[in-house]
Amino acid sequence: MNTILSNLKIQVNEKIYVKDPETSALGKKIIEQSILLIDEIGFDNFTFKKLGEKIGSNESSIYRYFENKHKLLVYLSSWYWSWMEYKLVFATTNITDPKEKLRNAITIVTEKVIDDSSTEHINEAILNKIIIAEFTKTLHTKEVDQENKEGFFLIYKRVINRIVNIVTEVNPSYLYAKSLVSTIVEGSLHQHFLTEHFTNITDCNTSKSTTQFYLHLIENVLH
Amino acid sequence: MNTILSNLKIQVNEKIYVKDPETSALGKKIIEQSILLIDEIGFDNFTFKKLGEKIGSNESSIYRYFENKHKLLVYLSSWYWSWMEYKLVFATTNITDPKEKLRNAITIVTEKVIDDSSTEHINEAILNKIIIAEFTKTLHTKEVDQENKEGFFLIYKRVINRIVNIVTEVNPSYLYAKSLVSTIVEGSLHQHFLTEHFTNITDCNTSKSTTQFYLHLIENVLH
DNA sequence: TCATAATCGATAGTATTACTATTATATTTG
DNA sequence: CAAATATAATAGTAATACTATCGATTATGA
Repeated sequence: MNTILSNLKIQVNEKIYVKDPETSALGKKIIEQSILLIDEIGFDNFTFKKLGEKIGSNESSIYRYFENKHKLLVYLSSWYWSWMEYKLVFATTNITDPKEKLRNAITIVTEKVIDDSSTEHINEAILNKIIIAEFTKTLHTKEVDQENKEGFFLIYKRVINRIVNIVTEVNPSYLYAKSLVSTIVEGSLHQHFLTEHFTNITDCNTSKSTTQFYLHLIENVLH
Repeated sequence: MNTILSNLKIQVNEKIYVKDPETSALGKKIIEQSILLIDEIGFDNFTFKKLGEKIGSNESSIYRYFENKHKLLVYLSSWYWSWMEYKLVFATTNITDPKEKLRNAITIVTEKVIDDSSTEHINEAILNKIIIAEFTKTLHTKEVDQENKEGFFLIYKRVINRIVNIVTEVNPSYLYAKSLVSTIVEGSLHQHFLTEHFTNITDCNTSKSTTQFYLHLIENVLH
């Protein structure tokens, strides 16, 4: 997996950035260090000025790559879901049994990311932590409809609909395939969050357990 | 229900506010109009200055009630979940059949709020819209553990655990009662959000349908 | 009823944020 | 080597998120 992914460039909608960060050393540094800084101080406290200080560069230089910090978070999220899509495709191709395919898909998407060295400048485990903590903020804005129209969330929606197709294979008569999958994808992030901060309202205490919960759930819902 | 609720004061943790907004006309105006303004322009664009202008009062006066806009949102959320708890208790007391009790509980908590005139200065339908759009922001901060310790989210957790108890009544051997309920409560807000902005990844198109999805889900998960 | 406490509105001020614009320098590329 | 491009540094603006002070009004209770 690693070797294959290292040859693949994760595709992100061009409208999200001003200049593609993958095309320069500074751009990659922005991505690499923004992930670390957002994890460290949280997205709300994160500013381009602080990031500039961290990477020994200037605030204004970062603005040449991203309009604002919201767009940077959208970029990181897109990258994450694009990466997730690759993992999903790998885990499900050439598997004939729909049930096994679905189990693999659910596992990929609900598991906590431990580590992955597929990309030089991106720490996927920490990016996963950011997605757990901050992803909803990319959606919950007043501009969501406009940004959705511009395709900012295309990959996220594609990931969900890929799994929806597998659900439909397993049980074509099930009426709520989309809601089920969107609930699982979003819900598993939430369960990871609860495991970290609200242990009193979750049964999941390791990453495996979140996956087990959803595997058990989907098994029962689809018979 | 209305008549009974109008005599009950919704209890909110004292640490959330500087001065209890229920104790003065200005305080109630702050609550009433902040709900309308947050719905109108979104929480991110909401400021105390704008609220002051809207209610013909001064920024500094609002700071005498709430330390900052985050605390105000936590207050509105607490109020919402407290109100939800009352509705929950009403819908489940004196019902002997655990399954029926559970169906009622799930319905209460997943239904879109149409309208409720139980409180003079709070429009519950609009507050429900705010919860759908902004509630996750109260949790996803760097201060969440501290605020959780101080009891800011107690009512929310209590609502979930009330439903957990009913789930356990229905099926004592089910291993993931807490995760199931927290997934449903959080997930139904998310489904309402998707219904509004991402119709492509949800099957729910009316409030009733979100409830039906979860009623169907819980039926199957618990046998 | 008078004193005093609490409340509120108005004003001013500070630090930070979220940018934009300009320019000089360094680097790349053709 | 020239031209284009990228970057760093600096300056500046408007808005945000507050804090502090002060006088005017209103409420309370002795």
